[in-house]
Amino acid sequence: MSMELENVLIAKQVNPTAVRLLVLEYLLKQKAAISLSDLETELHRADRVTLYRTLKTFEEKGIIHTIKDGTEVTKYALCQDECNNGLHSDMHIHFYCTNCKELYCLPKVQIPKLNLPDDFNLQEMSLVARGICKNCKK
Amino acid sequence: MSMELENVLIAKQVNPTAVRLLVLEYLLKQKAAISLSDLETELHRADRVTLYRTLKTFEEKGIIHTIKDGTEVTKYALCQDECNNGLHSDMHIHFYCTNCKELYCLPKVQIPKLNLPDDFNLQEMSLVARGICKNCKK
DNA sequence: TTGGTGATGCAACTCAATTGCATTCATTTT
DNA sequence: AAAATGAATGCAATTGAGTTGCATCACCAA
Repeated sequence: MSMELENVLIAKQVNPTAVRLLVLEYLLKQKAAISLSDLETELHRADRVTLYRTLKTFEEKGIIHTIKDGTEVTKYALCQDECNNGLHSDMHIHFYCTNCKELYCLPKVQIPKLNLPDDFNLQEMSLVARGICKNCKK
Repeated sequence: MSMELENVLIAKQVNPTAVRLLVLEYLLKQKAAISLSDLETELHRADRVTLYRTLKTFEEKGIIHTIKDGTEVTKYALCQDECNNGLHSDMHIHFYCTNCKELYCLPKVQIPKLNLPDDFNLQEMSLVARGICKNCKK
């Protein structure tokens, strides 16, 4: 429960409670995006609804972003630094591995510019690629 | 209930029942993708489950494709000609209008090639753009 | 007519997401 | 220190989409 973690929350104007610190700590450890159920399994001492609301709060404050990857469940992952108060700039792509069922953020792969018809006003994009991830490919 | 419609189903090896013809007819009229609820509202004389299974069948036979647009509900739209028996080639993008909440297929806008790390094996992609559609922009 | 297969309808269930409300906790005010 | 306030948490219950099981119905073939 380092001072570091607390400061991350405080910087985003989120009250650093015990549960929230645990959730943040867990998020930092992940290589892939997580679901509410993942969180519930890990932090079984906290109520599902509390964890749900924690994720909601984190998202509103720009700490995490949500990803609908085409499966039934919503995934969550830490934002890059540029995100603030729900103004997410997660124009990067997400990669869903059909083998291990994990969803990875690939922040280095920008979504290419689209040739949209002039009469469409683009605000944001979400690109989910599906295939086999590097770990499963080995 | 034209012969045309029947032939579309027969060509895709789908038994042209009354409900299926109505569903196909409805799909052909749409400019945007539809949800099961939309269908239910339109064809209230058919059971929800029947409509659900009709959409499933259509998808398996390559008549329509499903789109997860980031909202809670699955959307359905007619395939281009190239789709067959669930082998969909819908690499085009979808545009979700945040104003009218409609989801449009933009078959002419191909998804650009991505610069994925070598160790990821790409199988398919889904790109949903969000913004204001041409009708709402006026 | 009978038998069989596929299509349809009804009921019920699953599961993630969400809301309401009561309780607890922390911090401030008196 | 006690009371008050607001936020955070926990528990119960609800919603809504998607899905499955099973019985019935429609249609075609023998």
